[in-house]
Amino acid sequence: MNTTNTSTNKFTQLTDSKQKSIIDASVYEFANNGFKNASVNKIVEKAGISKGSLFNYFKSKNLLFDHIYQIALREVKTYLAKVRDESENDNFFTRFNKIINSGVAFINKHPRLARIYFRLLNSDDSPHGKVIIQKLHSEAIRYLTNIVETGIERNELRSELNPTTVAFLMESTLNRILQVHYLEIFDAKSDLANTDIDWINEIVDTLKIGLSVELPK
Amino acid sequence: MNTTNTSTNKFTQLTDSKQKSIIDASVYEFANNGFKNASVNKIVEKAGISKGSLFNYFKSKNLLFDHIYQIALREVKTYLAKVRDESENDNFFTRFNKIINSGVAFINKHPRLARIYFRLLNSDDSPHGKVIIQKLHSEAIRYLTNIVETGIERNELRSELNPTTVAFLMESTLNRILQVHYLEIFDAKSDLANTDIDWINEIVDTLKIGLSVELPK
DNA sequence: CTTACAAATGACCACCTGGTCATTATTATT
DNA sequence: AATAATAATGACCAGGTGGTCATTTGTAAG
Repeated sequence: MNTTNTSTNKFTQLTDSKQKSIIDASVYEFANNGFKNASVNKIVEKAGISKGSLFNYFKSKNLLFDHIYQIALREVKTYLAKVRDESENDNFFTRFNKIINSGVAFINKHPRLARIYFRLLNSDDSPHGKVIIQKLHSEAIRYLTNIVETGIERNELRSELNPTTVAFLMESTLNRILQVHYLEIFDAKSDLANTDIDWINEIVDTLKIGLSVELPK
Repeated sequence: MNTTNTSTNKFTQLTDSKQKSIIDASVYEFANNGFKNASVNKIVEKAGISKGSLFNYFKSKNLLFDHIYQIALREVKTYLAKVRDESENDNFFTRFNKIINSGVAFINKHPRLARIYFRLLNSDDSPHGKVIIQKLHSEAIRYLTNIVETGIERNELRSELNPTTVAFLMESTLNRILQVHYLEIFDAKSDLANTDIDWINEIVDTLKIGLSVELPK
């Protein structure tokens, strides 16, 4: 049985506490340094194991990183699915609001995973970085498009809107808000925007009513 | 005289062609690898000079990088100022459209500088990366806020809008469109959005009219 | 207590890094 | 042509990298 050995099966047979210490050390190092600049030596030191052991559990630094971001992905998806389901009966704009705030909450709870994600976004120094990001982007658009379509069906959004375009706008905004929040956490706070609830409300409201003046008849 | 020697004054006294070969090699290496993973050895090899010379022109890798991104910043600002001034008599939405297309054109003309910028955005492996990005962000918001205020004065935008909020929305959207375009150039094309003119028009239009249905009286 | 097996170890490897500086080559001045 | 001043060079350095593997340690069975 179990002939389809993953490259990490030796790792998964370790005690939970040992797994946790390795994962924690890896997340810490990858978050602070990105993929290439992360040091395997420092990871094993922090995790309290020998280098030989780590390379016994994961054949390479690449595969270790794969394991880490798979964990991060699973966590993100859980969050998104939860807010989608819990807000199913809210109207479109409330839903969007909750999604944004859920993202903010995720960053608060898992700042290091967020850091790995934001590094992944543009640094391009990780093994499958581009592929991961593209998949994430597609999924986000699909997720939001679905919510837009529901909004149109419920007559909360203009029926002539292109759901994909709206999803793109939502994703752009969401991304930027989360990025600002991420920077607020990891640096001295940004000089401009803060991610309090009023600010988020205002952004969503502006998207809702649009920019143009009402054309006089 | 000239007691305020910058750290690069030795460099600026070189012949133009030598400066160019060094800059080209540096831009190439930094664009492909980010700051930390860029190799000084490869830069001098590509530029056709010795390592000792490079460290004679720039005291450190840090200062070399500073010089490179200063060039990039200057280039970007020129582009932005140009489109602002040339579109001064257009209405707000045409202007925004032109700004986006100008950004797309910039990436087409200077793909490697764009690459350095996008790496800077999240990778955090460069000497003053965070500071640079914050300054860029503030300038962008100021630039766009100014355009929004003009739009309100000309009665093209709702007067009750918060210019900063609108600028934030614009910047989010602009950033994402440019990022998608950047990915299209450097990878196989993205599976979703393309940055053709119709697509950009649609996004701006959606921002213009807003998402909400007209409320029945 | 002994044997057999598996798990953990860390010294070691080849390679690369940013940076230095004594030496050499080039140019300018007399 | 001789000298002085400046510019260019690349061997060299200490330190770090991901990855390996002979050896030691721990565990369980006979």
